[in-house]
Amino acid sequence: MRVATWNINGVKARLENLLHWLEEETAPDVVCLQEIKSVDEQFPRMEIESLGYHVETHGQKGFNGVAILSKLRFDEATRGLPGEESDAQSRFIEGVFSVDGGVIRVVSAYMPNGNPLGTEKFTYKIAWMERLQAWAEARVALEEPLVLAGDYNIIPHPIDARNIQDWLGDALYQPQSRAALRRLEALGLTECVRAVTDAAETYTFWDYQAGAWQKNNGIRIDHILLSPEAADRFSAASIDKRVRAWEKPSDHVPVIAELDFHAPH
DNA sequence: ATGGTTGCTTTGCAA
Repeated sequence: MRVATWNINGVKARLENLLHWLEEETAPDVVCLQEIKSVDEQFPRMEIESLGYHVETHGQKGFNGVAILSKLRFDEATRGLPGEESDAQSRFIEGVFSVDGGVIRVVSAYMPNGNPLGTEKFTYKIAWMERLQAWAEARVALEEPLVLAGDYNIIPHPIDARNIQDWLGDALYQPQSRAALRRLEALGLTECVRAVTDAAETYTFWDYQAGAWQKNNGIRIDHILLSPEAADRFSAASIDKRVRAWEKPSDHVPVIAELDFHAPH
């Protein structure tokens, strides 16, 4: 099973791009999308279903919004991160799929950006990550395969930015933000890309502004974390930076993990 | 060099 996460930055603006990517021979079995910027009713469901994907969305008007596309049929789909009933932002959807030997859970999450510092946006970012931690603790306790994929809006280490000095005052690189990711990993979750390489310049985001792509001024903020039961079946990870050079690209590119799970017979 | 670009809710906001 190939699982990908991709912040699409507007699914309606990016539909041609997305369909072309899904039509490739290497297209993933499960695709976690973030920033669909669409209500569920306007999500281009039929175009994607016609390529053999099942579709579950958790959108909202104008911004945020997440979705999971899957060649496997959903056993369940759950919307929203528990722990704060008043939170109206659509940032979390969990799908459950039957595979050989049991089930696998896959989450598409769009973690808050948190900028600028010193505002309620940063407070919300940290509080959201604390809610995610509580959720993840309960899920890890199930001892099931779990894929926690998304735009974390966190730069883990200095090597994950071309110019880390540029990010010292940014919410994506604050000690509290980095600690939130470290605490998830401390539960026993494996971060796929760093599990297979310590190479630099493994970026997943290049700003539209100031020629960031042309200068390779990128950062690595999109991640796939695996529970131990999923990590046992993990064989490879990659970043598909080709799509950043396509016409009308998202500012993010897909991260992909290979897992040795198969549809039940 | 406090700029630059993109998508949506548009003449502002979020990223």
